[in-house]
Amino acid sequence: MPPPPASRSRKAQLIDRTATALFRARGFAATSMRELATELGLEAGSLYSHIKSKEEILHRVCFGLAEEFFAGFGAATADAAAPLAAQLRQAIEAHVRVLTRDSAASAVFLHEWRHLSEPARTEFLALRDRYEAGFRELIRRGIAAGELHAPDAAFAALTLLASLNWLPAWYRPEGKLTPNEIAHRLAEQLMRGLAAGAA
Amino acid sequence: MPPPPASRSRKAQLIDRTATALFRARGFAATSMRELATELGLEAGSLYSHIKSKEEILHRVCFGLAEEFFAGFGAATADAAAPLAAQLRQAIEAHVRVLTRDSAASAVFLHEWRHLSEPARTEFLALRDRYEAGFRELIRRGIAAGELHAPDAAFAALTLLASLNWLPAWYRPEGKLTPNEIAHRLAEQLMRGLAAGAA
DNA sequence: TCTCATTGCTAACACTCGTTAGCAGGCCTA
DNA sequence: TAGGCCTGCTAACGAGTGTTAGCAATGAGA
Repeated sequence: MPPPPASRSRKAQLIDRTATALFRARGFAATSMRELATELGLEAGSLYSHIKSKEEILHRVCFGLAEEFFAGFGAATADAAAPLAAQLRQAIEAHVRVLTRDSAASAVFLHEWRHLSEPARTEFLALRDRYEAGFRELIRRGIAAGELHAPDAAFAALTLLASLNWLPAWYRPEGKLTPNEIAHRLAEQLMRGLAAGAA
Repeated sequence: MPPPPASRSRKAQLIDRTATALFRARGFAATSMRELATELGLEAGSLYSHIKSKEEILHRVCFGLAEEFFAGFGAATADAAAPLAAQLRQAIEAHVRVLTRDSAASAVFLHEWRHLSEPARTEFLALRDRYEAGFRELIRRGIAAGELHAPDAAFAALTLLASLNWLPAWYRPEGKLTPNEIAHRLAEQLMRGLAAGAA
C-alpha cells in the first residue's frame, strides 16, 4: 500500500511542475495547453482530467510560493528577542532559500502573477505588499534600535528585495555555488550596505 | 512648412508609445493588435499602414533602449582618468535616468525581450551581456585600485543592476521624489555597500 | 464477475489571433 | 483640374486558442 496520496495526485503535481517550467521560459500567455500536453506526452484535452483550467495552475503556483515565503519569514523572525540585524539576515537567507529551491516557480511568482484574473490578482498583490511590509518593518526597527543604518527604510527594503528577486534570472542549480553559499554571500553583501557605523 | 519629419512619422511614434504602455501592463503576448488599435481610436488593420508587424514594435523598443543605456554608460565613463568609484556612481545615475525617463519602455526592455524571435533575441542578449560586463569591469578595476570593496565583482555587479532594474516596478512619475533625487539616493545607498574600508 | 472511477483519446466548439487585400476619401503638388 | 500619396476602413484569410463532450481502455475493489 503506497503512502496516503498527497492532496493532489502525482500526475497533477507533474503537470504543475512542467507547466511552471514552461510559464517561466515562454511566459504564461505564450504557453499553450497543447504545448504543455506535448511536453507531458499527452493530448491537450487529456489535461482536463487532472486540472480545472490553465489559470488554476498559475493560481496554485503563485499562492503556493507566497505561503513558502511567509513561512520562511516567520521562522526567521520567530525569536523576537534576537537582534534585529540577525533577524533580517535570517529573513534574507530564508528568502534566498525559497528562491533557489524552486527557481522556476519563483520566476513565475515574480513575473506572471499579472495574468491572474480578479479577484485573485488583487489578493495576490495584497499578500506581496504584506510580505514587503515585513522587511520594511524589520529595517525600520533596526534603524531605530541603532543596529542598522539607511536614509530611508522603505527605500532600503525595496532595493534589498530587488537584489534578491533578480536571483531566479541568473541562478543555475548546476552552478558552482550551493544555495546556502549564495544565501550567505547575498546576506553578507546586503547587510554590509545596511551596517550601522559606516562612513 | 513643418520641420523635417523625424525618421518615423508622428503617428508611428504614437503607436510605439501606446504599444509600449500596453506591453508593459499586459505583457507582449497578451496584448492584441485590436486592443492597441482601440486604444488609438483605430481599427486593427489600419495599424499596418504605419508598422510592419507587432514584433517590429517590440524590436524597436528593446534595441532603442539598449542604445540609450550604452550612451549613458559611455558618457559616465568618458573621463578614463576619473576615480573608478566616481565613474561607477555616474554610470548608476545614468542608468537610473534612462529608467525613469521612460519607465514603460524600460519595463518592456527588461521583461519582454523574450518574445523577440531569433536572431534578434540572441543579438539582444549579447548586447545586454556586454552592458553588464561594463559594470562588472568598472567594479573589478575599482576593487583592484583599492577604491571599492566586495568579495566578488561579478556578484556585486549582478546585485547592483538588480537593485536598479527593479525601479520600473515601483517608480511613479507623479511620486514625490524627482528622477534626479532617486538617482542620487540609489547611487548613495549602493555605493555605500561597495565603499572601501568598511568593517 | 460486475462495477466504477481513472486516464486518456478524438473531434469539435466558439472564439481570438496577426496579418493582408481592396477600396474610399482627403490632401498636397503639379 | 488631374494625379498620387497618405490614412483609414471593411472583410476576410488561415491558424491557433482554451475548453468540453463523448467514448474506449484499464485496473482495482466488492
